[in-house]
Amino acid sequence: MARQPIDPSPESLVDAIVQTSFAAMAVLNTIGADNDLSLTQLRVLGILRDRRLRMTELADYLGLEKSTMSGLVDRAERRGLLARAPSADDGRAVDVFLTDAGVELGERLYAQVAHSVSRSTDALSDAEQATLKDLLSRMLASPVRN
Amino acid sequence: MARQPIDPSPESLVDAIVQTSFAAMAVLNTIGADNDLSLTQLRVLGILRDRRLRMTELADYLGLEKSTMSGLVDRAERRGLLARAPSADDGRAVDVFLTDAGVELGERLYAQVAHSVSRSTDALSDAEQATLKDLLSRMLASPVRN
DNA sequence: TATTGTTATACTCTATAACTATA
DNA sequence: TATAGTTATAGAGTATAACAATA
Repeated sequence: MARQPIDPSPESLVDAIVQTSFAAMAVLNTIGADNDLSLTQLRVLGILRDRRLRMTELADYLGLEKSTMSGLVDRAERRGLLARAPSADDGRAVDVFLTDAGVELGERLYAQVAHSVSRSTDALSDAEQATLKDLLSRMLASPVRN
Repeated sequence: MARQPIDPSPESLVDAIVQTSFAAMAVLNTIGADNDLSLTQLRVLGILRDRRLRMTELADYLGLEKSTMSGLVDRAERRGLLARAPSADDGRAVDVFLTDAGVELGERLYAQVAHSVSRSTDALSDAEQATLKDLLSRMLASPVRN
């Protein structure tokens, strides 16, 4: 596994990416935990931000089993963050979408994440930030596979 | 929460970082799962790669409670990946370190991660990869806080 | 028959609280 | 008293297998 130093000075690009990712996950995790949300629940808010999906589609986004989704959606629904509705075109399918409370919470937490991450990106000039965004975007365009 | 598109074209630098991080976590998760290791267990292999730490220190690295560490170390120890030993200078403390099997597995999985992530970074030229590493390193140097 | 979703079950991960042993 | 670690307990997250309903 990639080096996990206290004083982060990555030895390779791969290490830099992995360390950055763990740092980002730590931020998301903390902000989520402050609101009793797991990383996965937080991500559901991000995914459903501008979409209405079936259970199976949502599971595919997250890379989880459909049975796992049932539990996840149960708990989020119980908290009033999202809702289920029968699909219009398939009697077997169930749509999931955010409630107003879910949208509102997602936006609030996204602002916190942006603020937190900005503290790091502020170490870079505007031009460098633009470069970083471009490089990451191009990486994402050729998806990380296994 | 940050946008979580199927077709990833991040709208902002923050979204690019978050999406990259989820993609990296997906890779780590898959490679871990193929070897019955959680993300956290995988990370332990990375952290102990070149260190011997006390339980509390390891917990601090991971941002977990010490009671959580006991369970994680129990399971990894049972699998022969790491070992415990009483600390030399403090009768209360317990050191944790990788066994040969743990080192070997960590190296093998790291190679897989590097190979997988390379598929994405290969979309960038050598100069761009160097730039990306530099920018991420400088971000990491000013740690992401909450 | 195949697919969508839920339920039952089991295990890991995680935190909180209570405890033991050492400092 | 304070700190290091473990244990007990409870809840969330996850997968596998079996099931009901619909296609």
